[in-house]
Amino acid sequence: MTGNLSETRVDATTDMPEEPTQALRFGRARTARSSALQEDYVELIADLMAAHGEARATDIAKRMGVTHPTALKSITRLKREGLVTSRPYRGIFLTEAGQELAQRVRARHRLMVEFLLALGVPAEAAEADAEGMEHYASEATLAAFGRFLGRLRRDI
Amino acid sequence: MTGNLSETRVDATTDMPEEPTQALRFGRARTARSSALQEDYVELIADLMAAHGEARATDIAKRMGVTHPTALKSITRLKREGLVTSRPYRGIFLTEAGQELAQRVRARHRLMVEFLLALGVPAEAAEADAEGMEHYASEATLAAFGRFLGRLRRDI
DNA sequence: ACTGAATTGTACCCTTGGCTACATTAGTCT
DNA sequence: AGACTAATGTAGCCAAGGGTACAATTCAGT
Repeated sequence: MTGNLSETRVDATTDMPEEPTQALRFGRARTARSSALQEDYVELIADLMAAHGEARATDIAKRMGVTHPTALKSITRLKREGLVTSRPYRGIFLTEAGQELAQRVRARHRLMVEFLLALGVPAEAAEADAEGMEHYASEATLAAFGRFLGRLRRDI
Repeated sequence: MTGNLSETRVDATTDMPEEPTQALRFGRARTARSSALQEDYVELIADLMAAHGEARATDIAKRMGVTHPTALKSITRLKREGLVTSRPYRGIFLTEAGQELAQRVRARHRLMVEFLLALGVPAEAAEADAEGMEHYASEATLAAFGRFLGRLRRDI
């Protein structure tokens, strides 16, 4: 109709073209999305290990709300990524890398939940939302959440 | 090793089994993840319409940071879901439902960004994080964000 | 030691969302 | 009008993450 305007359009406030930066943002979101599931698995495995001393495939599947073959496939991927080890018909174990990841993910999760609770979000919603949002919060955002909680505690 | 403890384990604070509720949370997160992309497309199409008067497949692809066949496939899915219409070699248009969704998504996005900025998150991080997190924030959380912004404005 | 149930593993299918390669149509310019 | 370019569409490939159905192994209880 009007021809290609996209090459010449600029952002009103910055005088910079908007496409590349937005494409980068979406790209990062895609990357985060693809690691989100792995982070959830690793966190869950760490939880099960802490609670039961072991992480079994069926329990993982139950907790994830997924059939066991699906869980097994995801675990296979975790093995390939070096986050987890397992021998046939034996439990699942986190590698060094897996434990480090689990620790970071759990800290992030706790911070996220605490932050939402502090804002007045009901507990169940806070847990549910954190489960999704935590994977997309950058260090900058997590730091801001931390500062907020710090201020709250200081000002009582 | 120690037999099946999963059926009997309970949450320390509530005395309720933890599996079902956690499975539900993960299920909801999965659902949100699957609609996230559609929401991004619809929002982007609305933006392009507002800026250029039309939404073309190539521009959508560029902005999403994706090749055009990928964008076309997603658009096909949007058509199937009744959010969008298009005729061969013509532009993409939002249906009623698509416009409504776009409006909700944009409002949510703006709220999210504004909230993060108010917390002191740098602009680029706020935009990037909002792109991911917005899809997982429940009404309760969005309401809490709104209250926070309201308090800020009132207390100057 | 055996049997039956539970757990784990495997095979195969589906959809989504990426990609490349190629075909077709529309738009523009001489 | 014709030719070139850009945009759109189509075909086919891949990996991830969901599922069912069935096979194999382990575990528990007699």
